Amino acid sequence: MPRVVDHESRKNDIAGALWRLAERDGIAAVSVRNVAKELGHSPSSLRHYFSTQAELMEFALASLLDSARVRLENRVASYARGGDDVAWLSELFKEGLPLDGRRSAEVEVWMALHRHDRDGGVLSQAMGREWRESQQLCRFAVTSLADGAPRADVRDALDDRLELESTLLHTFWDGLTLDASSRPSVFTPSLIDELLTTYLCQLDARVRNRA
Amino acid sequence: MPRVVDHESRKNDIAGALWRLAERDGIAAVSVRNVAKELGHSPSSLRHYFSTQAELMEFALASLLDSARVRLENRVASYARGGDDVAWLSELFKEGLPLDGRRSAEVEVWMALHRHDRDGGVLSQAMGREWRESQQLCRFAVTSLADGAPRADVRDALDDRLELESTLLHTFWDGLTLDASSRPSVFTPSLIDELLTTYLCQLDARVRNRA
DNA sequence: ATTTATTTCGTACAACTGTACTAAAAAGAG
DNA sequence: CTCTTTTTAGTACAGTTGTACGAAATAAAT
Repeated sequence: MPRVVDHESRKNDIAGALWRLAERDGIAAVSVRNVAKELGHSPSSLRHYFSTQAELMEFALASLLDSARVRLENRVASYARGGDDVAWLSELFKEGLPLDGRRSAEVEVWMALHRHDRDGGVLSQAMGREWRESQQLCRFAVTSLADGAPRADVRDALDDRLELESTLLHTFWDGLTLDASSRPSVFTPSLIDELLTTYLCQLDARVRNRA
Repeated sequence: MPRVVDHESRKNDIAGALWRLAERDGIAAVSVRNVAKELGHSPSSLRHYFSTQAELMEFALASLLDSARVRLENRVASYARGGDDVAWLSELFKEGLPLDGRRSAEVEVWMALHRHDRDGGVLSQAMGREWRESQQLCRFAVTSLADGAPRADVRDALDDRLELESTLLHTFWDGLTLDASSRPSVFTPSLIDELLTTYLCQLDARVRNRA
């Protein structure tokens, strides 16, 4: 038998090199050749694990969205009833905002992907799933404020009033992500915190104790 | 003297061909050669009016932002005191949303430009100006609801409370633009109208008669 | 009609891109 | 050590891109 390498971990190495490159030189610099150079290998060796560039991008995108989802889910799992919900939710939503180099790169990719969202391909499906999961997170937040604890059925749409509030929050969150990414000089961490906290307080005032 | 052509109108023709191409084939298809083909001329003739691709893009972007600004300003100029402010403002903000082919192309470009926002170049400055003008529009809306008529000094920041409300509205508007552009199947015109109207009503309830 | 400056075009070059094909290197099994 | 299969590397091709250069076409002025 010949030399055998762990395909899965090798693919992860390649995806890691891709995102390192994207973070340093911008997404426009992501080409098969540049990723190979970043990894220190020849372009042909990449082709042994990803036969086409689209396959590479799909895998790398999936791993990016996965890591972001895991971060968010871990935070959600640590929810404790009875605390300051507005402050806690503020930290939760900040987890998805571009507040350091790594998350800035994530958001840059997220924004770039939005443009390809209409082609119906694998990338489009992944973005659709991302949107639905974010919507569930917003339902989690809205029901937490409304009931004092999150509901378990956030996978399905809520009643009209709370579902609308969830979509409003989601839209606001997307806008905050966009502005924080593209205008960091205006949207400082303290302004981001102020905006997020204010919105959640106003939302809390609208929905609390009316379930 | 040789044949003379109006340079300014020729440049506008070229910019028009560029946006026609971007709307039909996507921004990625915008290259010097493709714009020339769209116009029916040779690539070299473009170079006679724009010596570099960056010059072409800067001019085309400026003309795009100008036309959008004119549309918005015309609407603002037609404001009449005493009507249904929420409904009127809703139509105003919808003017900037991707509700037809042309505005969808505009928003697609607007989103693409956000990624280059950190390079400090001419494009970055144009986007900075765009953000400031949008912020003024949000101050216009907030003061209209608060006072029953827009204030004249929207060029400067308002007091803390209303400035924060303006930035919140701006952020929400940006998010709505993003989502409407990238998820048209979810963000139908009727949902967009519902979200916008709801947000403006909530804003109205917060700021009205408290100036 | 000739001159002349402006506007267009054709060609060409160097740098990229994704991908295909073939040869070399590497390492476990016999 | 030898074989064999996986993994890497090298080379090459066709396509794209921005840009440069020089020659043709054009139309107004004389």
